[in-house]
Amino acid sequence: MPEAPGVAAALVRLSFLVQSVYAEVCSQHGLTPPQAQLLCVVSECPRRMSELAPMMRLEKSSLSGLVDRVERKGWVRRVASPEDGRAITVELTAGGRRLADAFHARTTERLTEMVACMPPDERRAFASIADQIVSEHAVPVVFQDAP
Amino acid sequence: MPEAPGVAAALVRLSFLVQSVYAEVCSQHGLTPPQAQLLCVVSECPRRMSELAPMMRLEKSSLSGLVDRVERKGWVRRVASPEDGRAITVELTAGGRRLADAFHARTTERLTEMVACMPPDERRAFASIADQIVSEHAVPVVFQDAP
DNA sequence: CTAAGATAGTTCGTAGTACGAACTGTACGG
DNA sequence: CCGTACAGTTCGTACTACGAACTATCTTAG
Repeated sequence: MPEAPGVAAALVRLSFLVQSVYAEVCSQHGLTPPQAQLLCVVSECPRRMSELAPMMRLEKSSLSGLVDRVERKGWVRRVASPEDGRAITVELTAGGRRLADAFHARTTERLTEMVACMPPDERRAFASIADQIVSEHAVPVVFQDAP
Repeated sequence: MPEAPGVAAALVRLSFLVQSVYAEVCSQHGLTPPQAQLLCVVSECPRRMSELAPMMRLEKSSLSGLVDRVERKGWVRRVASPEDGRAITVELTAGGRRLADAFHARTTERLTEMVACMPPDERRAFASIADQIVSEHAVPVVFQDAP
């Protein structure tokens, strides 16, 4: 029996805290969390529906609707793939780019503030452990580091 | 400028990872995440609607519907408050208790596995920092430590 | 070259989530 | 005892998510 009581609860509570900050920044930008996630993913580079679905852990039918709504708001565009007549790539519009950047910056700012009370070395240690956990579990890159 | 690039992204990605495990355990128990959260909260003790709403960061109308659906499945019960004729407390049924315990145990197990690769002292350090962040930000207790 | 099967996306029906506004009923203070 | 504050519910709307059924394109075997 590994005596790690509390690790699980700490992870759950921390993740609820982070999600609540994320959701708050979303709503301040007129986004819902799945919409923001989509913008962040295609912000890195345009993607096909068939790539996006597993990255966002959605079925293709769910993704279709999400892209519909985000496209209707004018933040992304569906572009036919030249290589494959069946495929479509989703890319940011200029407005989508601005919104994605603003959202990303503000979220980063809010979360950085949140851990500002920690001593810098502890903060770095914490970030590196978190990164390690994440990278050992094949999490799709859903929120990039600032370049 | 505090040079903590990466902390924010690490937090976001970690929280998406934890949420995906949480959601997976939910669906294995026939629950949705908000339903599981409700069970975990009232698992500690029965609560009024007016207490639950802020704990779960929901408007009262949203909570009403959530409790409806969970009650329809037979996992919680609405009980009139003897002290206040307007108020209602939400409590687990026997089946709800079993489900909440099973869900909690399995989630704890899955998340503990997830960090099992870390050396024990690092794991403890990580948990204590996470706890510290959480407790500095007034997060409602949405997932208890094992008793 | 073409028929069969695989792949990419969409549409549709259903259920759950979340909100605000409007509503009912109880409690309480003046 | 009346007015107001409070506790919950209901209703209409929008978003999220799924699976099944569908269209259209690509690929491959014969």
